[in-house]
Amino acid sequence: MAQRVTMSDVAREAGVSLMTVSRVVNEKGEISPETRQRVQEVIARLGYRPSGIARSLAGGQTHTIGLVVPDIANPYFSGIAHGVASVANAEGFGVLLCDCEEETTREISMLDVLEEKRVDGVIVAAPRTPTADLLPVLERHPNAVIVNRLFDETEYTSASGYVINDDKAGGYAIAKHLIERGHKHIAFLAGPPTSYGSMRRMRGYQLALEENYLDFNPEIVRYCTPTVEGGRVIIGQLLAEHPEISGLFCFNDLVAIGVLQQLQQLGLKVPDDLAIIGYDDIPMASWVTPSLSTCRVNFEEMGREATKLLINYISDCTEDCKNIVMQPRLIIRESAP
Amino acid sequence: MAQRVTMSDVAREAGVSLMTVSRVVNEKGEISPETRQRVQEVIARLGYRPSGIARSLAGGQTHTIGLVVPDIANPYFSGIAHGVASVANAEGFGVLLCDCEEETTREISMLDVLEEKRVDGVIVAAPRTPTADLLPVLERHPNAVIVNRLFDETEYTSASGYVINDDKAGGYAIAKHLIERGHKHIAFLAGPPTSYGSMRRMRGYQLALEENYLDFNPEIVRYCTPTVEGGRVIIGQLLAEHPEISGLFCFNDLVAIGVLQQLQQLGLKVPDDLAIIGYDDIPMASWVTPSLSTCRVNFEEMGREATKLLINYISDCTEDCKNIVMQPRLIIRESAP
DNA sequence: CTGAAAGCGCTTACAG
DNA sequence: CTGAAAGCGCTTACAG
Repeated sequence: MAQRVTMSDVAREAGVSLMTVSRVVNEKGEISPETRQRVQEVIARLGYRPSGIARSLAGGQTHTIGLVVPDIANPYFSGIAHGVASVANAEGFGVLLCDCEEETTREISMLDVLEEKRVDGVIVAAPRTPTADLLPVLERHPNAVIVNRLFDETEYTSASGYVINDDKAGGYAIAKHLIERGHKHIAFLAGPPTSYGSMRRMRGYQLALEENYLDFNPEIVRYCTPTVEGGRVIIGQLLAEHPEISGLFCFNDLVAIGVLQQLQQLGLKVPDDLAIIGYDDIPMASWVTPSLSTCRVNFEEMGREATKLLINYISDCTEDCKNIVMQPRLIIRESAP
Repeated sequence: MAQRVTMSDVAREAGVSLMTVSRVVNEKGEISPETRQRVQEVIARLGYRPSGIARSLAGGQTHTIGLVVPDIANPYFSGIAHGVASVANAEGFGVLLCDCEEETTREISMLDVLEEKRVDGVIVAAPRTPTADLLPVLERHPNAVIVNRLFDETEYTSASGYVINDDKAGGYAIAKHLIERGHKHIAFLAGPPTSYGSMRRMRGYQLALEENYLDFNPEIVRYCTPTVEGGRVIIGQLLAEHPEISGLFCFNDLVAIGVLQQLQQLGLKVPDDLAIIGYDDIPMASWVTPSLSTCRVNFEEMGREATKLLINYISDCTEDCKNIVMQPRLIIRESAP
């Protein structure tokens, strides 16, 4: 690669000052049409591309945002990343991807890296770092949006907001649907005990039970690994111990699919012997047999909303910076009609 | 956020020159232990973080690479991204994510954006832009690695390499396995006609047929949408027209899963009526019933290898810059034992 | 072991 | 409508 063409080269070649070239490049300020055209020709002839680095240093903005995810190979987070990239790109921002590879401690170090890169703001997806450790680091960033984790309102700094899925509403809708179909004993495979989402889904589940005068039985709420395997290994014993269970709410679709597989082995019928509802609505949910009822979470849209909000913060909230609570949607299929 | 602390602030506060602070920060050059300690204390006290932007401008390196993918929400590319981020992070590089959202024309514009950001190199995954348009833009970058697309060797510029999956070997292994199991009429659902991977898989398939004195019958090779739906809609008619088919090679696992579903509807048994092999080994391949034989492609490793190669180029190939051809592995499960 | 100078390639703020 | 000056926050190359 030959030596890069700089703005000075263009200025010299066009017989104008740096300022004039700058005005042409940035399309701002008044310029005589002839001058503009002459400069543009030189830019094209020399193949000049402005240096974003120099621009950032002089201008104080990098037009780049940071995205921190637990694992980009996880479809939830790649969905979010897709939404983030889409909006960021449309608004002229780059996205620095930080993949923590499921190591919580990296959330902090990634935010440090992003600080050195001087990003204009960060989006942090489902962070697991304790609040007391996370907030100080977050505050070093000029702007921040958190996805799918709720702190106390009071803990938020001025330049940070959140986008969150209303998991409580999701849990509520699922339990209510099963209750309306006549189920009295509805079990909950709750996923990992540390999951904030799980805790909120549980609250919705409990609320629906309460409202319908059904007892909450902690015996039929079980934590499990949030995978196909996790659902497969846990369901047999649960049903053996509690044969009265006729409805099942699973932490996510993978768990539900594991349950479906295991029930097939056990010779049990879905939904007749057990009605099952998952969570997320991953593509596979509609491919399995019977197809899976579930609660749709639109990850891509969460990413889009988070990015809109962040860019709004970066632009000093010209459009009013409102946190977003996204409503999940119950999708009824064969496993719990 | 308060005003940022700069190197000058540290220098003044510690009573030393900029150079001395720079030496401490970069841990290079000789420094007296006392000076170093004093500077480090001031850095900690003031909470100084060097500006990557200023560093990049002065140093001529951004320590950032660009990653261009057709769609980050696609598991293949999020797998690659995972591998890329892992190695890049370990080597002290940031990753600028460029998601083309399945629009081929954006490949070029993303590379332009990355050029303005002055990344040290780019990784382009499975680009679909015609060679004649892509190479000139690629050459504007100091370093580049292409994943899963092969140009003529002669077309490569000095500072660019590739990582590719040996799809011909994959197609060959699949067809050979079916032939060894006694199948004489092996159909190929080839995916999109524009796919380079498909073309290479077809060559392997043809080679295996040839070597075993079986005729290649273009009638039983069909292009299809590379999705579950694509497999579902195409298989019925193919079997109706060619009842002699007993073995099937699918472009990817999704297509194979669509075929499995449709055959269940049609009351046909797998593998007895039709032996099926997919491609990629996505997680679902082992979850479906019957479980799917397939050809495993390690996307994450492709990402890792591509990044190692790119960083090697960036370091002027101190370790010998070799292109990588990755061997897929045949995974035998129930659908084609 | 330490520092003064120049420069990376732009933009901002001001002047004309 | 155009430009000269200063500065963004560092590093490189040189000097001592």
